Amino acid sequence: MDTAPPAPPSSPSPWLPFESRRRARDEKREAVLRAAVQLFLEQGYHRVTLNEVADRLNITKPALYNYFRGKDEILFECWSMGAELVDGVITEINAGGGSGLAKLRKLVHAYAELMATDFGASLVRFDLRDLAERNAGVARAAKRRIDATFRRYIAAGIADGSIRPCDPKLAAFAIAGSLNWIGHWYRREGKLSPTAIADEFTVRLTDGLAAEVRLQTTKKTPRAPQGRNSGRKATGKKRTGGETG
Amino acid sequence: MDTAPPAPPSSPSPWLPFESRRRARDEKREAVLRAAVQLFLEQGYHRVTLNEVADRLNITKPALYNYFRGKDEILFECWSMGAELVDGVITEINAGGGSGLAKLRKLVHAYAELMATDFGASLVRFDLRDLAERNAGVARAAKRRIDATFRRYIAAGIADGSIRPCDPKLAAFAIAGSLNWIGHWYRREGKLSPTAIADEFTVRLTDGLAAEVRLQTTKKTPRAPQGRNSGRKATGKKRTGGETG
Amino acid sequence: MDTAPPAPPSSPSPWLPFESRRRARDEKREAVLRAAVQLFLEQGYHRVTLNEVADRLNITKPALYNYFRGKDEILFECWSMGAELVDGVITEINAGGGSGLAKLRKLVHAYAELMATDFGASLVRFDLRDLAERNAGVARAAKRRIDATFRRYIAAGIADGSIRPCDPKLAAFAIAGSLNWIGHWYRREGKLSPTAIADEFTVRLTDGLAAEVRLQTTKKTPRAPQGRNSGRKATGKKRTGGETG
Amino acid sequence: MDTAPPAPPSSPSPWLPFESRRRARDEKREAVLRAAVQLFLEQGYHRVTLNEVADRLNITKPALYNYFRGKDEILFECWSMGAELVDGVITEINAGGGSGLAKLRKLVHAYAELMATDFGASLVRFDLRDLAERNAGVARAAKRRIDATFRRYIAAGIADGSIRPCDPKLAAFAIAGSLNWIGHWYRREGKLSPTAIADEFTVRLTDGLAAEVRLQTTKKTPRAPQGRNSGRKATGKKRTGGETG
DNA sequence: CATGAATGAGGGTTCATTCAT
DNA sequence: CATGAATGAACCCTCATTCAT
Repeated sequence: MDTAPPAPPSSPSPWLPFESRRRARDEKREAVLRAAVQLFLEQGYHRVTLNEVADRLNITKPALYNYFRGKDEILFECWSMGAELVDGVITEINAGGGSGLAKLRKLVHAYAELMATDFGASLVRFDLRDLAERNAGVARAAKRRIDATFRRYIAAGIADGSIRPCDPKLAAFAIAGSLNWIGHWYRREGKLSPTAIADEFTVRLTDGLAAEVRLQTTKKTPRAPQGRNSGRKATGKKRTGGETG
Repeated sequence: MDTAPPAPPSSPSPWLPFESRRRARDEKREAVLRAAVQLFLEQGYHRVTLNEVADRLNITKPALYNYFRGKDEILFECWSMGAELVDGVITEINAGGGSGLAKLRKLVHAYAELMATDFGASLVRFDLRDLAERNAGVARAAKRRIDATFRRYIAAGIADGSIRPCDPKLAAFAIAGSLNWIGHWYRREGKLSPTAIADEFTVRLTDGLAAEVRLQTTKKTPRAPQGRNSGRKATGKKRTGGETG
Repeated sequence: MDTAPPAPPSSPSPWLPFESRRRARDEKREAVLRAAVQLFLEQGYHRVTLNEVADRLNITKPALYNYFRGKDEILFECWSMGAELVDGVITEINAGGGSGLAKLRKLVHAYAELMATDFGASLVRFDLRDLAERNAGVARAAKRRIDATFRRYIAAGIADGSIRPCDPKLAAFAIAGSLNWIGHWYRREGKLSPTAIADEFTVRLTDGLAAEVRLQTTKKTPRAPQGRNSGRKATGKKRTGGETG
Repeated sequence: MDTAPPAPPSSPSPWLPFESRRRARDEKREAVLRAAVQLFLEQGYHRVTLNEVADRLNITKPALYNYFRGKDEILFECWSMGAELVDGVITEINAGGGSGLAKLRKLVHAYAELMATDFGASLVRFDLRDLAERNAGVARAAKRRIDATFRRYIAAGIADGSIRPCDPKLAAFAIAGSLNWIGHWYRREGKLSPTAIADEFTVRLTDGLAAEVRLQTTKKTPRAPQGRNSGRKATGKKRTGGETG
């Protein structure tokens, strides 16, 4: 990832300026993306002007063109940041072991947490039709990969007996729908922490699929079938910021 | 679709011209909405120009202003059509009887089917920030009502024992998320019929909540007590047109 | 040309509004072109803003888009007006008779006069690279046709003996060069009338090619070989507004 | 192309570094001009960005400002290079002897050849309105000088009897027009060599003016007195790359 | 009522130029 | 000197909306 070898601290290598320039550049690029993704989520892509993005960074509009080719490329890069996060998660899960169900649960948990971040929410709240055709294609491909991963874990779970037989496609749709929706209703100011949401959704979305044991009944209350999902705090009436639809 | 039945020619009531005028007007209004909602869904609100809407109706742009105050009002009326459909469903369910779980299942089924219609999808694919503040308020209130209904049915089910104890809010989020997402991935040209989707989602989304019996019949539970949809199975590889995210 | 048959004066035909609308539209279109071509010639295409064009017509910039698709289309239409003038001239000459030399002289004369008009000068002073590729192709083709006509007349003259043998291509280049240059140096405020220029250039550019008689010695001074091109006024030192280069 | 010959290593004159510095600087300046004039001719001044100029030289945009005050000054210097070439030609001709006609022929020949060079074409293909007013004035004056030279030679020819009486101004326009147009249609890749063009144009443009003998040798005048270019004939169908207009 | 025409507001983009390093 | 970054000024174009006919 980082190309430059660590400069010997004692030598004022002429490379350093380059490196630092490049780092500064990358940092600024990311700062633009952070500002942009926030505004895009807050107001919606079409209502955000590049002037607003620039203003928030205390620069001027054309300065943005030093880092991006245009507004839609900024949108794409925001989206990509989210996609990379998901890809990282998937790579890690694939590297680990476990049953299909176990992998699915890991994915659900991590994905739910991601949906509570700006770049994660980008994945589901940005309209791909706003992208240049070329980038839209890349994005569609990435979406397909993620979707395929959900289905693959489910299919693997069915194969290894950890998941009860079902249609992997529709099951993936149902699970991913719930998860994606988090990106629409989650508010940072709400009372539910991303982790709490992720914990709860992991149980709720995968329990119906599990072949044997239900997570919902935790070990602590092994025979309290109606025992309100003990341990996992009921959040009651606390505002989380959104509605279902 | 069905045009007004020809007025009985024997009653030259002076009211009729009025009536027929108004009806003609309403029909045109609806025609505008049908054209608009399609375009809005196809291309996204901001990419659709009023000229396109007018062209599809073989009228001219300013003519639209005879029926609507502006573009955002058209968007709102499209949205409202969807909201009315949901309200109708809810009213009907409320009028009927049944346990909390039964009501929830009815709602899920009907809502899923609605998500496969243009006006239904409007509910979840249009951005409320595109509305005038006044209309946005109305829409937000409607969304809250729908969300509250989901929660109420769940809470009622918990109270009457048909649903296992859980957090109604998060459960509603999970269910509504899956349902809303249908509005994003469903394609009319796909292989899955709206009813099939609704059936499957009714099972999948409520089964985990059911206190006693599971609708989902698998080989492990050969005796599906209520028999409904029993045996429903994987739909295989048929394209439905979308991905999870 | 005019499509509408003359309306019977006694009948207020419902067609008239249409016709008059269309006429008004065409008139405005042409007014735009006249204003634009002047500005383009005065200041150069890239220095002229659509606001200036609009201002000169007492309308606003976007109003121009009712008549043209964009700035470059206005440029193209100006150019086309000139091309049509030339085409008309050529058509007329072709319809008439005469030797190759006679036709060439007619063309030179008419072309020279055209170069003194705004639309005529457009032909040689606008940069085809400013056009959309599609229009540029059309323009290039038209240029080729005009060039071919020059060469054809010369070749015909050689064939019929009215023009002395020479390379039609280079001869055409030489003649057309002189003529085109008029479009660069001619100033309306100058002392030379377009007709005077055309007369003079007709003699000067074709006399060297003529096989037999030299026009330069007019009938009035049949044997005054060195007689200063009598009859055709020497313009002396009068300012014409430009230089050679 | 040819870089400065290495300074004789034996003379460590303190001036040399200076000299070589200055020479290096001048060479770079010229390199910029060569790159710029090509781009300006290829694409047109307004479509060329300084970045493109810099890229072609493998330097960066601001570096150009070490050599020129701005884009329009680069344009002016390109133009000036061409003007200096013409001035050189004129100076040389003036230094030599000969009749007015002889001088005119020399000028036509040299000017035609110049039109086939980049800097020569600059003279007629760049728009003086793109220059700063100060430079535009200089350029206009230079153009006037060149024009005046054409007229002076013609007038001298009339006076010394080598040229038949005519209006020097219009004759100059006609000749210069043909010559200038070369700068518009000449293509290096074409079949006609600059010298061939110059030869042909020298004959064609001055023959009509000559008092006595015609350079142009046709079958009718088998005895070409001065023999120069005699027999030169039609170049056939070879592409030269341009049209007349 | 419907239309053609016109408008005002605004956004994205480009680019020559400058400045600190 | 050369560079990367930043800027200011413009310009084209789009489109919802209005108005006279």
